[in-house]
Amino acid sequence: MNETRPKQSNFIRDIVDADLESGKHLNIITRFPPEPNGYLHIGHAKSICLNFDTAEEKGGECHLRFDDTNPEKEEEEFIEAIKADVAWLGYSWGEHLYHASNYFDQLYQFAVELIQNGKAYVEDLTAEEIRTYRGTLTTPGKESPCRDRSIEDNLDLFERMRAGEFGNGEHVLRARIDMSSPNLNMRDPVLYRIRHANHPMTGDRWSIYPMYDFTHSLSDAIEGITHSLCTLEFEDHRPLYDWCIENVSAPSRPRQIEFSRLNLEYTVMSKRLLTQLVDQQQVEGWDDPRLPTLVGLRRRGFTPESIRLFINRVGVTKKDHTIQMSLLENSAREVLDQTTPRRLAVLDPIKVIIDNYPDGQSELLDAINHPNFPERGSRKIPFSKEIWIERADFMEEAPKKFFRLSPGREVRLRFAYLITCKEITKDSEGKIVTIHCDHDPASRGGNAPDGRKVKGTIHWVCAQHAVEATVRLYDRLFQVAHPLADPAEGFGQRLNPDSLKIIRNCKLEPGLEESAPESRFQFERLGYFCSDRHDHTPEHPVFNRIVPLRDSWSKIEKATPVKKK
RNA sequence: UGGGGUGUAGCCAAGAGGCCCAAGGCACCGGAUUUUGAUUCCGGCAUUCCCAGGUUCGAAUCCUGGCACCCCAGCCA
Repeated sequence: MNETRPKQSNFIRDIVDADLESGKHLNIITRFPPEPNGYLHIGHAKSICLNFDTAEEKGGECHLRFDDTNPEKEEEEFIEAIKADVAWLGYSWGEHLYHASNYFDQLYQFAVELIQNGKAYVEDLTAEEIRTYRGTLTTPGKESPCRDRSIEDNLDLFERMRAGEFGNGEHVLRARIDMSSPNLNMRDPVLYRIRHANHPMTGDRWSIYPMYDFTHSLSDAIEGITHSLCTLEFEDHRPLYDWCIENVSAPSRPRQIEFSRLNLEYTVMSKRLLTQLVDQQQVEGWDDPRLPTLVGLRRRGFTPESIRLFINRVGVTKKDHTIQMSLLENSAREVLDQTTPRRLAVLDPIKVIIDNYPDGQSELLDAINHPNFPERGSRKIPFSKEIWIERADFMEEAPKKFFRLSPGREVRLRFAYLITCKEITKDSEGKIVTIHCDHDPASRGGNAPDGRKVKGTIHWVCAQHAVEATVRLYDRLFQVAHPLADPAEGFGQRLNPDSLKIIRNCKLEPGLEESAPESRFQFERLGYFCSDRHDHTPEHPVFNRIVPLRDSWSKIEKATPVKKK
């Protein structure tokens, strides 16, 4: 696709380039460090693309490292799901798959080193007391009575913490930095806590687990990460990140650089909120196509290319931002337009009978697979006396600009004939049941020999050969662009009740039912659709709408003064 | 009343003293082509860069002072 186009530059690439040029680094190493406590979403995709692309462009490497230091929240299921998502997005970590838990022994030694140098101590205070001692944003903290414990005692206590002699919460290892620092992270932060829990990777080998700041900085150093890219909320942690590395015999000195996280309108990106939506069954699981999770977007039908294109268009800066859905949708359309074969499908069918077409006759018509790429061939589609067309393509009293079917008007059936509406039949309630038309037998293929111009072209499916299908139409998850704008109201109230519409008796062009799950098509004049990767079968075809086509008619329609019903 | 950040069009985003009466994308508005009211194609869309002063021949870019918004008081990451 446009992947050959150079990636948009950003301030991080500039830093990396400068470090290469100055000789500070000969090789660039980055990392994507997810915690396996949930599924990845499109915000993570930003980090994944940034880390992998930056490294790759510079001929370096990018590690996939699970930040698995909190066994109570982390699960094997998430580890596997994350690996699958990163791979699906198109990135490979090669040999470089790591877990922070791989370094637990080494990390323990670093902690001992800190204690030996009088830079860490074992705390007796309770969590509650530690919080009180920490002070507030505007007032300094107070030093713990344990702060000046002897090195020997600290070493002994820490060893016993490791040995499992104490219960959860009885002790903690703290860095000895500065209780009056204006940066709360530097007020003797906790480095290790006691947690008698089973870890997905290390089982019950450990009863103490290192905290994020200590683990992350030193894991980066151990792996020789040159540029440790993270989101803005860690900016305050950078002094601690540096402190850990500087006060221990760390093998390298990575540099942390922060960028702003991705926000998207009409959805939420926090793992906590997504988990809540899933747990409360507001959606049908982590891969619900309405969710911004990678598995959700995948199931909806988005391609990895379109997500990468989108991420590239978003850019990387330190400014808080919320991207409009249209940017994502357009990125999808751009890829899908080029790659997707065209097919005919009628979602809201109404019957058309071609009165002057011979009873019992049917024929096969040529339909091109992609009008802009004739080399992709064509297929044969059946046509006979009765066909389905879209209900919205007929209007009993139509405005002048309505180029579709209406009494007395002529329209083109795509790839087939010109037809003229002769009469309509209605049921007792006045609802249109059948439309009767005549066709021009000389217009086979769609053009009349006399060269008369017919402005409108509509899609259709032969009634006799139509394949019945379920189609799911998705819309934005929330009714408001910024669901979290006013936390006073619960965000659950703002869910869009019409985010999912299931249509059951759609008529598809034959053949579509045979497509493999996760096959994408453009249903002409409607949008891009993808066969559901779980539910689609030849017996019961199920298609998800990825994104509708751009629709300038709806704009005209809205702008035109309203007719009677 | 603490610390750390950020402010360029509706949404993103280039820009690092003169080439800026400010790239590019999305959105939007025209118009051309079209057997998808799609695609494609052309054209339009900030005399102005949060505000106010200042420095300079010259400032979005430098200085000073404001203002607005975001993050931080987990033994989460």
